[in-house]
Amino acid sequence: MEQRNDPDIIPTRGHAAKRDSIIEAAASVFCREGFAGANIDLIAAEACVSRQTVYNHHGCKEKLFSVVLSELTARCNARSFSVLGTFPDRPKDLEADLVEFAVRLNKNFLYDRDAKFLRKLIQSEGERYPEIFDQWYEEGPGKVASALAAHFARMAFAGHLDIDDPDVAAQQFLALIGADIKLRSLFGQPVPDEKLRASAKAAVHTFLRAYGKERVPRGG
Amino acid sequence: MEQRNDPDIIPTRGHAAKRDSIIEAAASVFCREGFAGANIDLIAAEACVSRQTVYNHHGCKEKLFSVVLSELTARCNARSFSVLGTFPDRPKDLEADLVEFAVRLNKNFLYDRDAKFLRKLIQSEGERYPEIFDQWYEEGPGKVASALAAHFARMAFAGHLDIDDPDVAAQQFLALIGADIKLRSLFGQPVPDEKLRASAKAAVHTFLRAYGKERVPRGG
Amino acid sequence: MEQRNDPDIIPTRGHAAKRDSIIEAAASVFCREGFAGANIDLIAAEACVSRQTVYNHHGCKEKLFSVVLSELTARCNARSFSVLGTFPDRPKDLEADLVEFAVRLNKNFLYDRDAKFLRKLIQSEGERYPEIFDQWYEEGPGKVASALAAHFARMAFAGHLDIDDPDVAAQQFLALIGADIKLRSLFGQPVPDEKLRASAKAAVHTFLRAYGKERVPRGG
Amino acid sequence: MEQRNDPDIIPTRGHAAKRDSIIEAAASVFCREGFAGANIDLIAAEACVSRQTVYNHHGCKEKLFSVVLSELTARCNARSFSVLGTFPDRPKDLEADLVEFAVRLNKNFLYDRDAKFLRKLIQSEGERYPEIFDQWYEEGPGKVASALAAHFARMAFAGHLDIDDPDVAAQQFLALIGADIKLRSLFGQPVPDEKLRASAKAAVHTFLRAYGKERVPRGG
DNA sequence: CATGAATGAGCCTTCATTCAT
DNA sequence: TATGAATGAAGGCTCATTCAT
Repeated sequence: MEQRNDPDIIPTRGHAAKRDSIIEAAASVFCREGFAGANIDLIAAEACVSRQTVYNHHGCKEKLFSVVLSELTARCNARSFSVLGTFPDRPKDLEADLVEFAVRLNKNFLYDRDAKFLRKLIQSEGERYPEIFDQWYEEGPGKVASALAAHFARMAFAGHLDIDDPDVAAQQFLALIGADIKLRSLFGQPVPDEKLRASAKAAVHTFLRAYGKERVPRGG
Repeated sequence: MEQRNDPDIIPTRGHAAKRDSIIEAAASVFCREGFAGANIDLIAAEACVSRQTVYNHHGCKEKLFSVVLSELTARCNARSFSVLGTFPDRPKDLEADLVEFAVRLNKNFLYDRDAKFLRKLIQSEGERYPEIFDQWYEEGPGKVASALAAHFARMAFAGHLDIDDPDVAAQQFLALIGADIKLRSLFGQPVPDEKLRASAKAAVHTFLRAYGKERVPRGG
Repeated sequence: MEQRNDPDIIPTRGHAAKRDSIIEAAASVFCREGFAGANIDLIAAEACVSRQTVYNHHGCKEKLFSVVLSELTARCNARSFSVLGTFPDRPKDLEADLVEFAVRLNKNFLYDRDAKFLRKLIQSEGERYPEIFDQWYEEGPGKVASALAAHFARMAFAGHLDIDDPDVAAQQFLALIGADIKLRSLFGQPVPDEKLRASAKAAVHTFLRAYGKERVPRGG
Repeated sequence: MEQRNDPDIIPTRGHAAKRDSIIEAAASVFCREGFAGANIDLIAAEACVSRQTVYNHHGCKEKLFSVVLSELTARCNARSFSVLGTFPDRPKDLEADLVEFAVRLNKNFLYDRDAKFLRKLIQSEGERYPEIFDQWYEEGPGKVASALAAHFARMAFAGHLDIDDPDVAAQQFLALIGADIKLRSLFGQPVPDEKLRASAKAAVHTFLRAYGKERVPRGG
């Protein structure tokens, strides 16, 4: 009805757009309502397409759900690794640079809507889809941790840090920068920027008191 | 346990027992399936009572759900605080005592079925019941953190630790001992005892490197 | 439990009392909610007895319903006929006496709670219980009409009225005194006393204009 | 009325047709079973549509019920007033013309299935929906009575009748022509044509004996 | 692809009725 | 008799899914 002359291209473009808007809408609805509570009609309405179109694209509710998971996972991992790429391997001011890095990680964690959706979905439906959880963990948090460990190992080797077990250090770094903010973010309370930065500062400070070459003085 | 001679009490006991078994079953089912996915008939069956009895006791699904939340919250808080009471205020061997304390906290976190249910419920339905989330946070994790901060403050005052901000220290302590294990426990993978202890050791070690009066030597 | 010494009498008295209060309550509930909408538990509660007692007394909902109908029918008919007995067979002032009689009939019609219940029940469930309707009509309105016709016939014979067909006259008399008030009473709006008397006056006046020996002057 | 050539309208027609058949079926079922006893599935079946379609059109049982009431009210009032329009304002033979008019009114009253449904619904559920009753009364019986009073007033003014209070006369006219037949029609017994005409004759005769300019001789 | 409808299943809730205590 | 529970059957409503237009 809308396209009259190039059925090969225009519909494809509309097709992809609809596909995306369906996934977007589905992510939002699944996230808000859970798998059982989600309603295909609502997803269709939120995606501004007809119910039929949802079915044409994704076949059934379960398939739609896994597509949503895959899509979100892919996007989130991409973003996480792009943040990881900014690790200060050759720091000018170690503490300051680590704080900035921590802030970037936290922002990515807190502000990425997809990531939030994904965590909620994994948490609420994880037991129903164990494979998905495994995949998510291994390709997401798992890889992030070990990539971070690699960075720390290199810094230890370069003499910037005093680290025994880089894997443990990486885990603890991630834990410290998330202390106090992850929990409340899980629920949806917005974490203000200053709090986020303060948290990062405190975390890096403690981290460096524990792993720095020499003791950072109190009060950072 | 099974009195047979006081008919005036038996019905009450049966009543209370049913009430409890319903709540238990409901917790389990809500937790597995989420609110929308939970099925009253299934809850009844799992509680070994009739559907009617569920309704007689709790009126409707929503009420049942909130009773479950309250009940679990109460139980979990009680347990958390009983663990908190074992904080080593006058440590013989500071590191060893803190490790034991951390192990107790982690065990309570990981092994308490109620706590697990509660976390899942809060996560999956938190947005639908904001008040419940607030109550849970304030009376649970919130209080735990500040009670722990009080203990740390006292230790700092007594000269055992070098702490600036006890609240931050408490948050970080909790974050460190949970690093690496909370995530996978959320999904349900059992965390073996040794891993749990190792995790606690690493956490306390790092904590003391950062907050101890003098630097703990590497390799603890 | 309550009676200890005369199980033969006290319980019987209680028995009959309960029976009555059940019927009363059932009438009220059936009337308010209709047969399908009525709830045995509600009836029991309104009768201040246990559900079991209702069943002990009446067996099942349908039986209870017919008992209620019979009981109400009996009571109402008794009252109707006692009013009919006051027909002014030997009137001093024909018009005034007929007005008083009409007022008595209307009061009985409007103020008798049982009669009201009964009409509503018959109307709402009449099709489900045709026999009951027939019985009610024949023993109630039917008999009233023909008894009234007999009175009118006697008056015509005695020269007080000019009547062709006493049955028709009786029907019309009843119709006239009910004009304007029956409809609104069906719904429950209270009809004030003055209106009721005014209605009776107008009805009798018209009736006598039509059936009196000589024409009553306008404006009565 | 029945277009066959505009496919853009056909769905609408199907839609409206379904809507109507649902209302028809619902009227019938509500009337037979009362609100509580009515079963949406039965309504759907009787309307030859699916249960879903009922819900799509009307949302819920209560809404459906009130749509039915409105619809029936509208139709019945229309018919009543079209009958009222046939009042013999300039009668050739007053008695005969009034009898014909009374017959038309009675037929409308007795034979209009919608009117019957409506009366039963109002009676059985009136207390649950007082507004609906009021609306029905004011727009239906109330208006009919006062419109009829207007006609009588005009006839009195024109010297055809000897009437004091046209409102009372109208009420009484309606009561007289309904004497004897309304009650049994409420239950569903068919009133044969001859009885209906006889009733009208007797009513008009009595009415004219009471309100005619000069006394009609006995025996009509 | 959108729309409206149909189908069938499922769930929440209520209820009549029966049992055991 | 009162109480609490159990059973089984509905009935209202929603939903995933499929068809026809």
